[in-house]
Amino acid sequence: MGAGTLIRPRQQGRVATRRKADQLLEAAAAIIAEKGFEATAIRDVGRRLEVSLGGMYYYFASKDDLLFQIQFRTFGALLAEQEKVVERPGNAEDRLRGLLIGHLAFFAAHPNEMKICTFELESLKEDFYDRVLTIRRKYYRLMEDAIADLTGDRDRRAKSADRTRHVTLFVFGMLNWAFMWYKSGKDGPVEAVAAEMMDLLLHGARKRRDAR
Amino acid sequence: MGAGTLIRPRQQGRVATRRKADQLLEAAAAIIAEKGFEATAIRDVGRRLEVSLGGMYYYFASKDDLLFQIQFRTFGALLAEQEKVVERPGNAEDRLRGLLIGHLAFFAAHPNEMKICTFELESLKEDFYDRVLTIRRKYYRLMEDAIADLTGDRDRRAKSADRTRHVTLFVFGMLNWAFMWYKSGKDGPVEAVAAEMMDLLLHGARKRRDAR
DNA sequence: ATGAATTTCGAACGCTCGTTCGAAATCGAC
DNA sequence: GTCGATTTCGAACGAGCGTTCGAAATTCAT
Repeated sequence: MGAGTLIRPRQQGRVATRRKADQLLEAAAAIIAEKGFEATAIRDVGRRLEVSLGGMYYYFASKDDLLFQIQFRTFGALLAEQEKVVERPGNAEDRLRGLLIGHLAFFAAHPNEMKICTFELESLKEDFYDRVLTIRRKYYRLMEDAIADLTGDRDRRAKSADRTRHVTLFVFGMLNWAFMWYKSGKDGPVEAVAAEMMDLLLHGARKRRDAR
Repeated sequence: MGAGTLIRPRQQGRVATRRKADQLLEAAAAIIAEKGFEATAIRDVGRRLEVSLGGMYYYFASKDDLLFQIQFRTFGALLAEQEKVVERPGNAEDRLRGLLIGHLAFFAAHPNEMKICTFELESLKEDFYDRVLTIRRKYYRLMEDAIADLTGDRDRRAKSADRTRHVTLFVFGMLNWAFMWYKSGKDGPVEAVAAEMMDLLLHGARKRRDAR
């Protein structure tokens, strides 16, 4: 009501239009990742793909909507990929290793979008914030379950639940901090980094006698 | 030159003035931590302590200067405290444990300022950015040395240097991610969290047989 | 080719922001 | 109490922002 026949052209509309919206979303992610959400002007996003300021409002309902689309789609895609990972056959160690690799690989493939998910979560307005948080919580549980299987604290009661929670948050810390330093040239493939992380979780950080 | 007799009243000036500047810095940190640097208006910072907008510019040269002061002083204080920690007698394990506790304790004591150091580092202009980065690098080395002593890779050459670097970055990830979840009521004292972190670094995350 | 739906544009509005500046008020030493 | 230095204020400026809107241009099925 009030907005007339305004529709969200992201879901319906011509294929070419949806494609252009995707391009705009990608360009926006690059600029927001570099300068921050508040410091980013919709004008500048449009300019990068030669879309006028007014034209931007055909693709996005508002600046907040733009930020929401980036975070919702990005985290949704990450969750979907990782849900496939945990369904693969293997033991607890294999599952967790797969999640670590999957997270870092997604990170390396979409650095701008993931940086935004980390930095600009709290820039989302109430409604948008809640919808993104729902996905994030699902993803958290995915990781926590895999870690609980590894540590042997699968039952969610008693003291072990707090321990598992903290270990999970430690793991997320390691993973999400990667955007501060990870460069594929300098640090090798994500599989190698994930292996080091897994090694830490299995045996600690001290140098061990056995070479395997 | 050009600004006449304008001086930075933070270093010199009356004691009461320095105190007020400190209060303003603290109030600014609270607002910036909540809404982000770009979204924070100098007007609002002044309003919280009943200082007019024009008055704010007696205490700070610019909005960028305000952000710099917060980060420079905060990280400088953290570095100073931690340098005292590593000078205490004890073995490698004791030193690293002390650093973990020290970092988390400082974090718990100055959550707003530390959140800003994490989120708004890249909001600093070139000159300010470099000065803050210098401190951060010193602090990084402090942590890396302690970790290298623990893992036994003290020599800075060969393959082990990369491994130590990654472990150090993992530790910083765990530590700096804490602002996303740590609540002293829910998660216990920082010493307990640091102990769990230390346990992970020493033995990994799997449940062990020996209870100590 | 025609007409309806989709897409694009450009100008304008209202608002908020950082910064400047000169005068007024306050303070501290003598 | 006087005087100079320090501190505070209020108004104003100019720039940039998100958003709106109606008209023009384009596209596509028929």
